[in-house]
Amino acid sequence: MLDLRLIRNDEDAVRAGLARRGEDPSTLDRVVELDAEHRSLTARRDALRAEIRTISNQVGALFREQRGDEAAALQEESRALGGQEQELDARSDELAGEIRDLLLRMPNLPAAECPDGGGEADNVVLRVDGFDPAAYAEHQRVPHWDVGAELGILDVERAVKLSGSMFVMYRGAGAALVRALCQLAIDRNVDLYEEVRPPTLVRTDTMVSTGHLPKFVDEAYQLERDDLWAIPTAEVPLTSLHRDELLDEADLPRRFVAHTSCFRREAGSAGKDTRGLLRVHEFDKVEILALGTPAQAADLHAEILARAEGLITELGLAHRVLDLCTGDIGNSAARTFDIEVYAPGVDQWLEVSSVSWFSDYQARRANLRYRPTDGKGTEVLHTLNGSALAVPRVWAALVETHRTPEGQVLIPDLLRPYLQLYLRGDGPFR
RNA sequence: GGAGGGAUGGCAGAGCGGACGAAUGCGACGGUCUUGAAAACCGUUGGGCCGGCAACGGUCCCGGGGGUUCGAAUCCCCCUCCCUCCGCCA
Repeated sequence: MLDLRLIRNDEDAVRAGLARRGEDPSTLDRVVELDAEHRSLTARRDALRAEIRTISNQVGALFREQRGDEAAALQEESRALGGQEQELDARSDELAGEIRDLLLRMPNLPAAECPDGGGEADNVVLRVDGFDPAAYAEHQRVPHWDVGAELGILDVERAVKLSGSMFVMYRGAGAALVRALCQLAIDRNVDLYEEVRPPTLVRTDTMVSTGHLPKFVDEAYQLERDDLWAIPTAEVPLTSLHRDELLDEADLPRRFVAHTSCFRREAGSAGKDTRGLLRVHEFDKVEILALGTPAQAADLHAEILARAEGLITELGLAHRVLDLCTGDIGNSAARTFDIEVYAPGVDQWLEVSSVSWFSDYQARRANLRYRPTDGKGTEVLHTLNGSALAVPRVWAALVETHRTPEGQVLIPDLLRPYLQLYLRGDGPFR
């Protein structure tokens, strides 16, 4: 949520930021208009309240002095003011609600460094690592759904029987590989990041805090009966972990790592990338997230990116890092780096992590504040996060990249300790 | 799910129609004392919104929402959450 005071004090900057995203400025116009009306209304209401308070105190004093019979005129006066006050108050509440509804649907402003652009095509490729199209052999050009079926480690057909299309089921060594990837990703981050196992069903407020609601209702699974939502990412519960709290600057930054199931309706993407593991409704992901001061944000952003990218590198996966342009960054983000792995079997770049800096956008929605060590008052935090490892696409790229001429999957060194039970004999893994 | 009891500042805990943003204690911070520390003593110690360069002023906040009243932390209604007992359950 944008800061209403920023809109008031520097409307031009907000307007420019929204324009860089290609946003229709009419919402901003409306907010500015409603805000002016709201403020003049509350000022009048507060003045009335002050009068009522003064009168009531006078009435109280009369009663205390046993002169209650002299209070009738004052009581009548106050009653009349009360009527006006209620009217103004009701209208003021109404306006405040309208303003909030609009603000909740407005996107974050892009960071100054965020490259301009209208869409995916304008994203800037910062670097490509380990990618040489000519270096891939024929045995690596097999899509993971075929590798998976052949080795009995991925059973898409039966998953569809159980849950419908875009659900998958890992079996045997394939299921173990999911578990191994998640544990690896957690183990690699617990040095700095506190391990958390949060709920995956959350209240509406929790979804609103990260920006997943109200704008993206259609993307989320809702349990209407219980008024709960299935989280699309651990970002949702982790961002709200300190919601409505006032932290001490000395305790910042706070860092968390969480492995959860993630649920996505993928409403807008019917028919797109539906094969195999490219796009699924339910998947495992290890997320890392940080809360910090504005001054800490840049370092934290770099740190999260380095950790996510480092893991991909060590898994031996070709990948590239994109600096998303203003036309492609997510609604809540100010700046985002995407990590895409190259999957040779399907010959596609697959997004495996969006490492985002949300400035104070989510923190304002979640009411995440801190008390500066030297300064006075309170400040709004910054939030940042990224996937340390998103299972399905990494699983796919790994199985395709490390497929041997014999059709087995060669497990990279750092995963081997987690897969000891599956590395004996001539099973699917080697 | 049933029956009771609760929700007040960082924490504990009073207040139960008027002078209450709220006693008191603890904690924290600053000071006096001390070579230093502890103890003791003195003082400070919430947040939101609006106006103001600021000092400051106005208003709101005692779980949330509504109501009664000239006036609500205090009375009434609804909701949420927590605790105890019973039932059920992994």
